[in-house]
Amino acid sequence: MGTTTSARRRRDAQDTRRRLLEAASALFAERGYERATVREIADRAGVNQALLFRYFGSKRALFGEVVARNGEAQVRNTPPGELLEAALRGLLGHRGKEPANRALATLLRSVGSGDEIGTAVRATSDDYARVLASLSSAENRALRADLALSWMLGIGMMRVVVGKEPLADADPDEVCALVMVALGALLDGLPGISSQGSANTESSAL
Amino acid sequence: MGTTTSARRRRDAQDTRRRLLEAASALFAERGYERATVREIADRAGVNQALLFRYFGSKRALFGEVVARNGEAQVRNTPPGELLEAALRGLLGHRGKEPANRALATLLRSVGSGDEIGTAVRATSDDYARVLASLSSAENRALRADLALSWMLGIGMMRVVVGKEPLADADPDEVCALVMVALGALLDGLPGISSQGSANTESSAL
DNA sequence: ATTATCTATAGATCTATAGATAATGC
DNA sequence: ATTATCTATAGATCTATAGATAATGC
Repeated sequence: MGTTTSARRRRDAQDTRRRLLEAASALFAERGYERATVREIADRAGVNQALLFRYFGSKRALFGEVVARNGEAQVRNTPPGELLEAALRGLLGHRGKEPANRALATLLRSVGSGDEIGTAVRATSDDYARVLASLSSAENRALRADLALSWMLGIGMMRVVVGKEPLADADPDEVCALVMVALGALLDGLPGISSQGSANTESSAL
Repeated sequence: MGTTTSARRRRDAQDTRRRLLEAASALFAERGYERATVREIADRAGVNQALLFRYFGSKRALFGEVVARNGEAQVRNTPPGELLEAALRGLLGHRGKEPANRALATLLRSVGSGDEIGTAVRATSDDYARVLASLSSAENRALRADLALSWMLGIGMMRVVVGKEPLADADPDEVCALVMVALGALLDGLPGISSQGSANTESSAL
């Protein structure tokens, strides 16, 4: 099954490679490195499992390529000031649907997989943190950026992976507002904080 | 090996059960649910692997007992206002050494392990969030508590699991100060914010 | 003829169980 | 005699490889 009705595609090494990358990207984001098996990936790509090894050598190497691709995507295409909110919204996204932001979702679900892939995972977080650090002029801005990024990941983890209520079903706008206000104490350069300010009124007073 | 030189302990089902629980607690915190094998756990407990199944039925059931035990421990013994900082410091802890806070470390490293143990993992986060929610009087305090807890976990994840620099080697005091100040916008009832205020001076102004 | 694709399988884990062995308590 | 402990192994995965098969390009 899997090849049951499919009109057999024309042989094309390039295309097969790309299909494998795309399928791997989706599955690593959904299940993380360890729980996404090479056989599942190959099945979703519609190709034989042995080809994965022919074209990428190992599961680990495939993961490396996927992460490198995804990491750059969102970081390059988003202005620094909006990156944090974009990442958060990408992670919060359409609850239930697949996450818009594969780079962070993959990171999120693969951290548990040990040093084997630690390097690849660190690469993604470095991509993000480097940009976020530019949002502060404090001397410890690199640390501040790490903390902000940590929060995004923690929220994604609790919401999507753990499914903690009420966070899991909370309105993305509400979450976003609360987080951005709190982050104002950590980073400057976040747009629209004082101009929005809707969540502030009933909370900061006792 | 393992039983090589050990003075053979007196037979004691109760004690064996307790040793297994302790070994499991440590290993689940170190490696997470999936990567801690029953054989490792039994070895560390100094007992045969089959006994784990005799006394707990399954790896999953053992995990459930461990999580239930650990969850209550810190939450019960810490005043609500100090819980957040205690959890954070427990997680930051003595870098390199085993984390002081097994409940959160276990949660952290086991989230990736799928729905199989989602319930047990959710239980821990519920324990913490329930207490944290009492620190706010806002109508959405449950959500605020979830967000604060998310941050703790995200920080633990980036620092301990991912090993992201500079966070990984940052001074716990510095991290704590930054986080607590930012959380002031989210929760009241956090002690010592305005009285400490050492990290605030050079940062909040541009 | 070349090379993309598939078949078959080795080899390494890991959880779990059935049944044998041996230390305890009466 | 009871029951805590251990031996041996079934059975299910999963990654990776060697070598057979078959579609393409000249």
